[in-house]
Amino acid sequence: MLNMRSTPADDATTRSRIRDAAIALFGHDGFAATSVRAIAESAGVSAALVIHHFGSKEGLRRACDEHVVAALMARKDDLTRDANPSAAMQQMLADAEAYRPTLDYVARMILDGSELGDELFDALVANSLTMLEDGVANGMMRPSSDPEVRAIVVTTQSLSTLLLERQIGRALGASGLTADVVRRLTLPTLELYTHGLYTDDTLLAAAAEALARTSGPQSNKGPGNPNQDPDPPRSG
Amino acid sequence: MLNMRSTPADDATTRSRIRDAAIALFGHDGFAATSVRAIAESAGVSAALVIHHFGSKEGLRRACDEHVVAALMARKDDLTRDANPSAAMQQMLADAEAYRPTLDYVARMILDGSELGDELFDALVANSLTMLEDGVANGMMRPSSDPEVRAIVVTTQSLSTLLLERQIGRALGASGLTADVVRRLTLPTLELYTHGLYTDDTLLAAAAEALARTSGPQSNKGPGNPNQDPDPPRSG
DNA sequence: GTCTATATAATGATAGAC
DNA sequence: GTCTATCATTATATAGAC
Repeated sequence: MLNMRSTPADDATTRSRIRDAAIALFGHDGFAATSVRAIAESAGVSAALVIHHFGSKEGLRRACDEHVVAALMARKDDLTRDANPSAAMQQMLADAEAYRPTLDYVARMILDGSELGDELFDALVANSLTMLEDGVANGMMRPSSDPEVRAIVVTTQSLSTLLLERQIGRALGASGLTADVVRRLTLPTLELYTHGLYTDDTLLAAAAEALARTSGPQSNKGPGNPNQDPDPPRSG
Repeated sequence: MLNMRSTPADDATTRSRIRDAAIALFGHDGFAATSVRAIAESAGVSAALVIHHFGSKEGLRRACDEHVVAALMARKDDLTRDANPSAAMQQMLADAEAYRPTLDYVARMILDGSELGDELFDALVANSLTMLEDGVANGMMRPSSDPEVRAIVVTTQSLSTLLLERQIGRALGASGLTADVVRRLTLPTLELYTHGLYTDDTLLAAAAEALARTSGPQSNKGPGNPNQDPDPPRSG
């Protein structure tokens, strides 16, 4: 209680201004392509001050990693209140205008695969798995032959919108992931997640049989059993 | 005909050895994080020779871009012979062991958004669109309320496996995208593309209605019409 | 805390011998 | 074509004044 300024969420200080400038530049251009000088200039300070506050460029990166993860965790409850990934994704991306620097940095973290980036990905997968299990339990979602792997696939596909925001926006004639772009993505994405892409089970059955032939008898590790189909066509 | 060695697919030369080393290092570590010296060492030549052959580091990057795109186009027919994205993706990723450097480089190209990377992404989307249209025509695939955007979404989701190969492999306890990892991904992915994730149309209908309210009257550009649902539940 | 000045290393690129 | 030696620039990081 002696020093009120020592709270972790300390903002508006020079230190946090440098950190935020670094998050924006690292997220936009990548770690290696961003110089300490560029960060200093963007924050309106000298390069030496950047090093003074964070020890090294690598130390600055760690501080950025931790701050971004903490910011995400603070919003985590908001983001996962809905029981479906598209809505959560949409909510994230609808605010993209404001959260762009953070989201860009998150994308780089997960792609680069730093230790915290790996932990973040695992947390997202675990989060998806819980969400999917809840959905299955309350009848909103279909079961899967391999829930763990499905959680990975759903997480990966959700992240793809974030990772490829530049390309998606450009392909739709916009600059990045604007609100309009998110709106256009909504229906086709939900259609895919509601009715799928294929009209019948031909391909699925063929793949299941092929997999059963090659790896069926010698039983792989893990709970998944590809021999049966716990994901039958809808009864409606 | 005077010089037989001037063919574009000239291989095993020192120049191509440098180029291949650059593709591997750029793809693995990124352009900014890779030094000309590191490339030279990997190719077993001097740094000066790298510059001599390609003019500059940026010139080397252009040569890598062009070579990778050309290599992809040469394989394009093989990759798109099947009328479905999962099989094409699988075929690509099944050979990942051999094509890893190229695929890693492609991922960086698309993410970085160089001119050729943009063109490549557009080509993949156009390719997906044709594939989807064929699938709809022959009854294998369901129609969409917005075919163009669906092609973007499907392309994006297919690329996500490539972009996040490191995380996916790690999450499955493997090192990268091994054949075993691809095998485990197959069924859950096909299940998603066959039956979808949701058991009924509640969310889809709600989203369609919400979109119709906000942007329905003033009719956006493009052929998509979100007011009707051309993707009804299966008749079976 | 913040700066200027500087040390030190690495980078992309050039010159010129062979 | 390929090398060694070197230049000019930029990078991260330090020293020390204020």
